[in-house]
Amino acid sequence: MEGYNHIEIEQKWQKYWEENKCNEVKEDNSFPKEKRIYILDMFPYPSGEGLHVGHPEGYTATDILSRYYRLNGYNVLHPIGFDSFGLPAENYAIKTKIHPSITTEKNIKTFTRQIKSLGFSYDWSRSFSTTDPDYFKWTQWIFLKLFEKGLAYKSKAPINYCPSCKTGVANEEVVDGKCERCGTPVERRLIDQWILKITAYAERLLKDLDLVDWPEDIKIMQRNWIGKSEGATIIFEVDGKDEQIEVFTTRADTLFGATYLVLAPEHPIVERITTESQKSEVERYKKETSNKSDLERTSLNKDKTGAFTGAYAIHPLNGKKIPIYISDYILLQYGTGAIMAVPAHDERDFEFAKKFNLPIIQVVAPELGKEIELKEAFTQQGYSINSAEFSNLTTSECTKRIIEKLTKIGKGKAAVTYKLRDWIFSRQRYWGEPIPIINCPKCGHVPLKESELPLLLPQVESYEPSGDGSSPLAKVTSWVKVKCPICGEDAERETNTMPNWAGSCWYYLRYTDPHNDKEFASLEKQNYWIPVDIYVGGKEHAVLHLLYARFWHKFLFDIGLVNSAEPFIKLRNQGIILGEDNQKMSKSRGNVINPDDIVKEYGADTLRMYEMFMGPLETSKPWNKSSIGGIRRFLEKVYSYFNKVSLDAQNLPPNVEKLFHKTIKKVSEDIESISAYNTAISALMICLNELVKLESIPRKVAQDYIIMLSTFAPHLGEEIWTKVGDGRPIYLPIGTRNPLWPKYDKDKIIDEVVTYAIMVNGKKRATLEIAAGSDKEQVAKESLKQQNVSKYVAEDKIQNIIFVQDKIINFIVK
RNA sequence: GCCGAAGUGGCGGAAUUGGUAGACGCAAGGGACUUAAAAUCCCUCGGUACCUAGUACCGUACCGGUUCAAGUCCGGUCUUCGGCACCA
Repeated sequence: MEGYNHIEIEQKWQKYWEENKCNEVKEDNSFPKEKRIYILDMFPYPSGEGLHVGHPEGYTATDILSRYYRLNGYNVLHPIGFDSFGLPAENYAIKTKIHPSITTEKNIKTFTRQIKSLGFSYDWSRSFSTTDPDYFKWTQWIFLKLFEKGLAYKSKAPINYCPSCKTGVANEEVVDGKCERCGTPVERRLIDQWILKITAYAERLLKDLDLVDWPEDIKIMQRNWIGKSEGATIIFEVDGKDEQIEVFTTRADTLFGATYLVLAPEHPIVERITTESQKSEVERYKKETSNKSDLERTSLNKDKTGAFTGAYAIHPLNGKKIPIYISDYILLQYGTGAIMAVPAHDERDFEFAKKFNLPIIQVVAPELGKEIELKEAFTQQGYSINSAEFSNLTTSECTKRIIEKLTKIGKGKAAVTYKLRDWIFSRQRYWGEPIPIINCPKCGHVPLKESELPLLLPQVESYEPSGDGSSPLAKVTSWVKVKCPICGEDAERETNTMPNWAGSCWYYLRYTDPHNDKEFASLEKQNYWIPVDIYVGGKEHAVLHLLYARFWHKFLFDIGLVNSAEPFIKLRNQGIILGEDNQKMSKSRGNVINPDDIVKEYGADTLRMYEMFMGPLETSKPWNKSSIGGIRRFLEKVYSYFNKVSLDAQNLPPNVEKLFHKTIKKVSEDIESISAYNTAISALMICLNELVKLESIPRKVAQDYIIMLSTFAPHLGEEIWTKVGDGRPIYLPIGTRNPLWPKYDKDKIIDEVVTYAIMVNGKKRATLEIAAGSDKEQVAKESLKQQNVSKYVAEDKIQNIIFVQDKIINFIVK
């Protein structure tokens, strides 16, 4: 056994594990509930570039965890698959005319080979892709359930339209007013869209965040995204018309300061109330706004813009007439698309009032009864003034009373609104799940029968979306033209497809029962595994994917098809691996590291271990070529040491034995933390550095060490195990081996001798080795014997001695 | 602008959450082995100063505070990264 030949070793063990189905898992009821664990990675999009070194970071972390739990006697579900609908394949198809399914299949093959080359213990028998008809049949089926329950509806909504992609993009996919994919500023357009009513779940999506163990910053991001605000809706009659305007406000207490109303320019009532003389001005402004992208609407905002409709509203409490304006700082999608403007107490309203010379009435004072001069809006809480019988109340009391009054007279009520918007679910794209609906002129939207699923994509000539915003599918008349299943008349298939978030909304459920052709997953199998215990992936999915998946899960829960309120109990984020130049890896920067090269040159075990050694899982850290060499040297040292060491010793020397037990404790705890893998490896290194000084160690010690190492470096672990082990490989099918993970002995990690830091006035002057548990007097006495201590401490000048058992003694002297 | 996270040697990072700052690894320098190189092994390695076996002072972005004791807690400032953005 000479030299560490990683290529030979890694191929040998990967083959063994695969042939012996070591990673396949069954729903074995001999495992009690608490001994079952579901550990999941966010599945990859199989891009044409192949695996990135960022992928194995999270995958290695979950693989270590999975192996750790198996070695501790758990039944572990650890699956992988592919999120394979998506734009790159479609864009590539547009360019080359090659069908996306061909490139996707090729990419999946590459990804599979690369992932397998890293020795991850995935149960490949459960693998699938979101583009598999057997899978997306059920994605379509869940959509039909949403439709059936009224949570999927079609509406002409103001949507973002990307003139470059020639397709609609959801608000959630617009970054800085630009298309997330191509960077083109988006425009607003009205298109018929399928929309999912995620807002119906807003409150539960918010509240149930308390049930999960997720990083606090991710929870905060989701909370902000949902953006609950409590307030009131108030009804204003339009003067001289039979029309009402409902506004939403969080500050009902400022009602007497409302000096005008502002509507979103797109608000449907605008047309009905605008006076003849103001028509052209309003039309001009509406046009100006509609041509603005969100970017312009939100960033070119030094000056408030708007137009007067000519109409007036009646203040519900004092009966005064106040003018009605439109302005683009009011968004139709938020609240009621209309506000009462209180310039004295809202910054935006203040600016607008200044610009349009509108009255400003102060109705909140910082101190009881004391009006102040307003140089800017006073937005804090205080005491009401100038508010008729509601004056001289605290903001919260005033809010309460005004809402009560409005409720009584039928002009308003307490209300809650959310920033969260409904999810625009249709895409004018080819490479997505077809929406299984037939549009009949007579019968409306008619769902396909379950027996007609999956609805497959038709072959097309060209993948380009048509410029009018409709899907490439619209051109395939033979596919589009169908008879209505209800009335038998001519009808058309829906030609929009689903967004690629759809497939990732429920894939974790499918892994529990991936080959089921009767249900999307049986309740029995789900109950065995769901919810996911540990979910690891990047922070970029903080809001979109994680919120959508929670939404679908809650929906399926409500209709009795899953049994947990939340899909993912514990979430952990992995950081980004940066290039050697400390910049994000990208083709254009030329700083991309290809995992294949590292596997070839150093081996999968080295790559896995290096990525774990770089730092805590969640931080971003730069790649460093020469640091990999250090890990490789460590593994070589392990290899050569265990090949030559004698296993005849009865015991370890006491100090090494203590270190060994401490190592077991440290490695176990660090793995369970799903973060500190770097210090676990460091502990293994420290331990090895002591072991190599010994020519002979007990066989059990060698075994325990190799078991721990094997979670990080499974191939090398198995290889050395053939020498030090019990004649059978470490990783065999679950249930066929007793738990091998070592236990440490609590009594053996206690230090008999401890080192004190001796301080004088808080400055360390010396150290002292002394028996653990020595009392204050003893330690003080021994400390003062040291020259460098007595030098600073005259015994009669000691004012105080701070003593921390087994750690520190601090003499406070004059 | 708002929200969130983070700033520790030449580099990645460690520090039992208020108790010896710099574990472990990389890089660098010196030495051993060798005809030589690679590999391996040993030593040094935050800064400054000196009487250089040692000791003192400084040092965790910056300024201040609390404490016997601060990388860790508090207040302020700066910088970087991520997210959001006229949200009523």
